[in-house]
Amino acid sequence: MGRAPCCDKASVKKGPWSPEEDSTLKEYIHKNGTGGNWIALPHKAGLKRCGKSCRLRWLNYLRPNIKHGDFSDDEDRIICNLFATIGSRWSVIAAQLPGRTDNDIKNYWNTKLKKKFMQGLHHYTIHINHHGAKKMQLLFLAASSASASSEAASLSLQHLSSPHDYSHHYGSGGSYGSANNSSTSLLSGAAGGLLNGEHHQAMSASCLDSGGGSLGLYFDELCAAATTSAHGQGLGMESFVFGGNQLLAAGAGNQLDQQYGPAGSSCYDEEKPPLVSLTGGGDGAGGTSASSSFFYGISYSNDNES
DNA sequence: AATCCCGGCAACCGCGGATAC
DNA sequence: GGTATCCGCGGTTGCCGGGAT
Repeated sequence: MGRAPCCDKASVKKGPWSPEEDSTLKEYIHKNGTGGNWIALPHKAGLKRCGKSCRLRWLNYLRPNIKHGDFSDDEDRIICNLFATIGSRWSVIAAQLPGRTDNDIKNYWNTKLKKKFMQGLHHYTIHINHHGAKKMQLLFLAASSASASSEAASLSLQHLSSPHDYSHHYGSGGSYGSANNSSTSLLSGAAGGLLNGEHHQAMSASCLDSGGGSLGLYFDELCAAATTSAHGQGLGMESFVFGGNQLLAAGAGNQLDQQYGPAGSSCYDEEKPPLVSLTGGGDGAGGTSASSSFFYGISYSNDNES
């Protein structure tokens, strides 16, 4: 049979924690640790709380080195980067921000950062016919923090040498429709849909700092996503250039059958020429003090569905 | 001054994977 | 191997305080 019941839900206290409860929990964990069993902890500590509640309180508020208060610009950028790359994986994002909790980041995103992020959001589409069989729609979303939105809006797309029969159609603005209330699904879908091999696939790239910031940090994630996409759709490599920073957006043929390349290999090593590039326009980017962030997604659909 | 509205945040809920029995 | 529970996560709710009316 299974384990003993978690807790008697009728007798546990709910709602905000009192200072007394906080100190009791803190003191107990300080002396005894969590013991690896949150369910038993409140009883041992003399708290009329559910174990889950104790765990939450400890992790989000009481444990040492928790950072509360305003998020820095760097933290903002990291959150945007990761959100664009992996979606609402708050625990993963929190792991990159020492002292911040997933709950904190989630709340911060939902109440403040999302608005900031969406404020400079722009929409670009590209339809790419690949060997006449597939139509690829590229949703390019340029989001910027602070004042960089106008510069992002002026992004242009350039078609570089293409060995394939690709045709491109692109525009801006328009049918973003539900973005205001569905940014989460849109953005996380961009990362997750592709990885799941869904028919409508999407690809996301982490934000790129126009000032030449740390571009490589999350590219492994991106390459994994892109590689899966390429495997499913038989695409070649694509390359995108943002304000002088080149981003390899899809895996090469020899990487199509692996989600992550073997140790030592990376998609940066790809030698094939880029098929498509997106080039930052406007004032030339790099000189701005505001950090521009970009997000794009790619979705695919069969011609007979459109 | 009273009421309403809204934003921020702490806490709860429910789900899925992991694990113990 | 099957079942019950634990654990951690993400989504959602509800309370509270401050600003607007």
